[in-house]
Amino acid sequence: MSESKKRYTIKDIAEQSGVSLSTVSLVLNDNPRISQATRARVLKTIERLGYQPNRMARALAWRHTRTLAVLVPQLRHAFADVYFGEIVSGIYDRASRLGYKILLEVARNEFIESKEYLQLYDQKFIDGIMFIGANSRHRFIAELADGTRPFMLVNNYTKEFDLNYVVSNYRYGGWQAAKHLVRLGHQRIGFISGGVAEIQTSQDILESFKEVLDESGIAYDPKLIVDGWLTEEGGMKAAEELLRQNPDVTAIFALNDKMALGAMKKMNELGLRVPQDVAVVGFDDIPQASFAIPGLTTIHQPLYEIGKLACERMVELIHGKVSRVQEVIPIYLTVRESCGARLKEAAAAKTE
Amino acid sequence: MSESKKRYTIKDIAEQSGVSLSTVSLVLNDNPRISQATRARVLKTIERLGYQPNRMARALAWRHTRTLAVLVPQLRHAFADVYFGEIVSGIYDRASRLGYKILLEVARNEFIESKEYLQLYDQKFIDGIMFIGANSRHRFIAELADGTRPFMLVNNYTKEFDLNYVVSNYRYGGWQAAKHLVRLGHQRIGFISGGVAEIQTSQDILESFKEVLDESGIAYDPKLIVDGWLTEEGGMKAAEELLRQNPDVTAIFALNDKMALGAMKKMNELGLRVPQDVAVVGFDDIPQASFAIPGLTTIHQPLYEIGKLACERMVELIHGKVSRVQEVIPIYLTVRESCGARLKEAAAAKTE
DNA sequence: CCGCTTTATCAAAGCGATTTAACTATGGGA
DNA sequence: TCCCATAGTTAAATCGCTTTGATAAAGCGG
Repeated sequence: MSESKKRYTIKDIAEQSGVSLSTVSLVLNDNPRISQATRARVLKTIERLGYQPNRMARALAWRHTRTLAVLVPQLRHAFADVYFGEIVSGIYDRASRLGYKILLEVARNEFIESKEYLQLYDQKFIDGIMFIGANSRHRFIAELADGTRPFMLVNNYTKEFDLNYVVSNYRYGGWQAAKHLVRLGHQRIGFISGGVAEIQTSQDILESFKEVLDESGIAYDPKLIVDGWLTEEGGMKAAEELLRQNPDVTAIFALNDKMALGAMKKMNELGLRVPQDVAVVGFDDIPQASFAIPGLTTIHQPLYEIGKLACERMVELIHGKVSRVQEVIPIYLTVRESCGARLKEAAAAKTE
Repeated sequence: MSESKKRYTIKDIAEQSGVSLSTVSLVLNDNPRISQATRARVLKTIERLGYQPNRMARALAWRHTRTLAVLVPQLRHAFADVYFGEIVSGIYDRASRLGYKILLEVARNEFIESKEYLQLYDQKFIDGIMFIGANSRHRFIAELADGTRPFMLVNNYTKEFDLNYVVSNYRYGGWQAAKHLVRLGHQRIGFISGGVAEIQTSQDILESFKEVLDESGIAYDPKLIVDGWLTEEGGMKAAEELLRQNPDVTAIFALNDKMALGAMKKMNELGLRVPQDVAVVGFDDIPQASFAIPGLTTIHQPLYEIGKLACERMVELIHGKVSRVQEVIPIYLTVRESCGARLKEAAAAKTE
């Protein structure tokens, strides 16, 4: 065990440099009132002793911490989810570039009941919270709507409260996905929904689906909407029910990739071929989407980028450079094999 | 915008309760020297005013922060990986139970070069670091081996330095997987490796594989070992090469599930059936393993539990309750369909 | 009623920084 | 030569809480 080297304080630096304590502090904070000469001298002893300012002391004096909390809902194991993972990666990268640290938090009951979401601010532990995956059951966010405490919804929004957010254009995404199926000639399209009751963005996708039906003159049939609980297993069950009750279905639009993948698995079991018998389109473009057999046609969400952007805005919010952020990011369809569009193209090419 | 309520300090509480500042602090810290009566009185005004002690001020006085850093290597998008996700979930849950906060860090070049891993301690920003996914190229961990700063490897270890760790028994896991294939009668077993040069636990699996061959009297054939880079795509390529060069291979042991799944995908493409033509066994038991078709037989790693345990030990380390932690967790085979063991059982049952 | 414990409370000195008002040279203009 | 503005540095107050040694009050046996 090495001798535990003494930790230096600003006082040591002051003494060793032959200046006052405050001078050192001013150097540390790049204050222009310090001459280049003393500045250099102080910097040198800082370097020599390997001095590191105590972050807690600074935070205390500054009254902010340069730390952001990233809040995720309590799913089975929240952090294990690629969706969150991508966004968090984006947030992290931008945050560290800006000199911010990331604190992890999960919106468990305990977190909500003990009002941790306020405590974190009030204990001066963080400068802001970024909430990924909020839904309408998270009533507590109402308490963060007054703008007193920097708060933001990431890839999500709500019509109920006036909150800050950065979100994909789910409506446009949903519209593209549905339109893609309709263009390929599908008329009986099953829709695997999930979280529609509590997630605004889920609602948006469903609505855009209906919109496409409407503008295409296809009758909306509630029997074709089945809930898949946003999970793979749910997607399997939903597909089974959908196909059993409506054998005439030729395409399925799942509100997220997990369910789409589940549906594909079920069809495989049932001996149905994708896309020949049933076309499938998903939403999110998670890594497995491209890896599936056949590759899943889906709406690509630039989650990493969204995380970065949201973080950038959050810091601006904290610094008071902006007072509101409500940004909508465009997203686009990624065509793979699960809808047969490529097959058609190939066929078309052949007949030419 | 609501009126920004004044933040109370310990001084306000003292005045409002008619006691001294120190008394309030003693109450806050459950010091038995305070009588029940005053204690109750102080607690009441704390409650009434909704007072929250400033965490930075406490950290400054305490000289520790009750914050743990979780460090992950720089993969493409580190947090998007289920492997890390599960472990982080475990760490988070245990940490918050123990009153600790989790800070996220990525071992990027910048992080290493600027010696952030030391700064975090020296700036008194965290009490300890838990490193998930270290490998032998992370030379900097040598600087954390002196025990001066609480540090721990999670589900990983190294023979080079004397570090703290909590790790699965990879050798035993690998042994079981290989043994399973041999018991099912396989003699020509392909091994898809990955990270063997830099990851100790990868080496362990490979070695245990060789050990099984050895004790089973099967000749070790280097041609049957192919690198799959630990990724799905790599697994596909490895499987292709393996099967092309060695058509007599009847089973594949992949060092992780991602590669096993990739191999299965490739075999599907090649028209080979799993398990009838080639049996496959993986390692890790990621969610997709059970979801694959056929279900992947694999070694189950209780990642969430490992995270919890590691966190628990880390806190003990910080409190000086232990001075070294080097724990090895047993792990077991989970039999699904990819090796055909169930088929055999069923067949055996029929002939009875 | 007197010393002696025991118990409860408080004053004061930190923890390690920031920040502002005040002070000291220095140099230029009148 | 005197005055004043300017630049550079510092003293002192602050941030909000912990902790220890001192003090006061209360309890107790004789």
